[in-house]
Amino acid sequence: MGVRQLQIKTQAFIANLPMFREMRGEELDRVAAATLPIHVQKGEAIFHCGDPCTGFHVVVYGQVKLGFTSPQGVEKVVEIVRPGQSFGEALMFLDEPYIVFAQALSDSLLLHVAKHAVFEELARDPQFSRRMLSGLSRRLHGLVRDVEAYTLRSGQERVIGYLLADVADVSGNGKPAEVHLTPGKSVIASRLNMTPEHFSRILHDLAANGLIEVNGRAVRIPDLERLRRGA
Amino acid sequence: MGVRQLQIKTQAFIANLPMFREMRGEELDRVAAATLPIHVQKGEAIFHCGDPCTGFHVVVYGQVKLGFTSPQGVEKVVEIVRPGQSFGEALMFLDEPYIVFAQALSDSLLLHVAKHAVFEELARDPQFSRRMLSGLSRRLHGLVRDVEAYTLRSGQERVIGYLLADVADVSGNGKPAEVHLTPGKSVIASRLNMTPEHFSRILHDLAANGLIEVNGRAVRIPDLERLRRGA
DNA sequence: CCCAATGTTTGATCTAGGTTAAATATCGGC
DNA sequence: GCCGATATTTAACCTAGATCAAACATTGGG
Repeated sequence: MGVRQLQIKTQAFIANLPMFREMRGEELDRVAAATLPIHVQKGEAIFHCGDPCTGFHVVVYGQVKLGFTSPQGVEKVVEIVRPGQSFGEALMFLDEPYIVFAQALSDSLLLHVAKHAVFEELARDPQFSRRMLSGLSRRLHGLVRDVEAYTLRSGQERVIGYLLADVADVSGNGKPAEVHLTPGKSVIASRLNMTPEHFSRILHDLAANGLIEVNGRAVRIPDLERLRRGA
Repeated sequence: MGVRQLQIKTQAFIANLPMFREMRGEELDRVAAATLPIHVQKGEAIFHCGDPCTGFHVVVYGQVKLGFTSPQGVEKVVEIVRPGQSFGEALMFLDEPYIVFAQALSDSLLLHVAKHAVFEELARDPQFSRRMLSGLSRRLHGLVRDVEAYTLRSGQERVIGYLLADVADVSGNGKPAEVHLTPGKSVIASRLNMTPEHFSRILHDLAANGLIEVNGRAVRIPDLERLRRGA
């Protein structure tokens, strides 16, 4: 595929992101000109803790995890990033290196948008600033919720929360719903701040209580409302 | 003190906040016109979880805690806000109610800046947007650090981290330093996600190891470097 | 189709930190 | 300076979840 085609696809993709939606052709051109596609294989690092930040990333397809590594080598997943989501925006506005690492959970295509392009549009378009502020605020809000979960909820409650959040859009709040534990159970366990063993036991208990049915990585929820109450 | 004087003091104060520094007279006037002083007594609520957000707050003097209340009534302090610091900015950009409460830890004076004034300046001044984005980014960065501490550090490490963060500016990295546990030990314990009992024991242990000397709410650190390593 | 690598479960055991209870300190009023 | 209210400490005990160890599954190559 030639540069021209690639450019067009890039543009089509970013034009659908909340951040860039409502942009006119010329603005989109400028942003697209500053974005580069990045192919990563499963397990490959996108950046390491300590690297400098030159822009932000968007996931086109695949999955990426963000996390810390403790001095003792223990790893803690902070976020699992899915297609259409972006990460690393906040660091563009701070002159500091990454404090987390980013690694592909499966073969993925990312876009890297250089920060100079973002800064340029920010200076030009107050509407864009507003969307950027909304985006960061949403992120902040989510992190505060995470802190609440980490500090105030039990392991079982965090698992139920994860399942409900991941199913929300799939089912129209009707009766049965499905969740696929697609990043792998150990990654989800880390994201929920527990060991894989503990996560496994909680799923087992929930299944024993009839709140869910587990089949490998597929989880079926017969009654969303009951699971919600079951917390 | 008349309205005129009050206005002038308000303006002088907000003009020194990172967010509003570099603003010209006319802009400052508009912002100052939209801000109201709020006096709160120790223990008084500034807002509750679930309240709608009409702007953000700045602490002029005193201290404020932000926190959650769990369904079972347990309280968890997320942040202790000190003079010159602000809180609640992010929610202005989201159409959602507060998910934390804010309560005065001591008699305090706050300023409330109405969000319409912020929005107006954002639309006018790209530089202001940039500072706002920086502010939110810094907040986000801090929260990510908190998540790291909560999930990867032991109680003792979190206490050491708190002491070092609170002393940082006071001492020029010279030899002895002082930290005052001014919000009360229970509040700090909650902020560090542990019980007051556990906090007390950790302080006791650190003192037993000669890393700190405790005298009521005054903590003396004979050797910053040693405390840092002692983690 | 088989195998080694990787991921998940299960069971036994351990521990950081929470809970409970009671003994002190500390402090703002009066 | 005394007193009840609030904050902190201490000690004994307990529990959610971690760790360790081993048995099973799954899966992507070959």
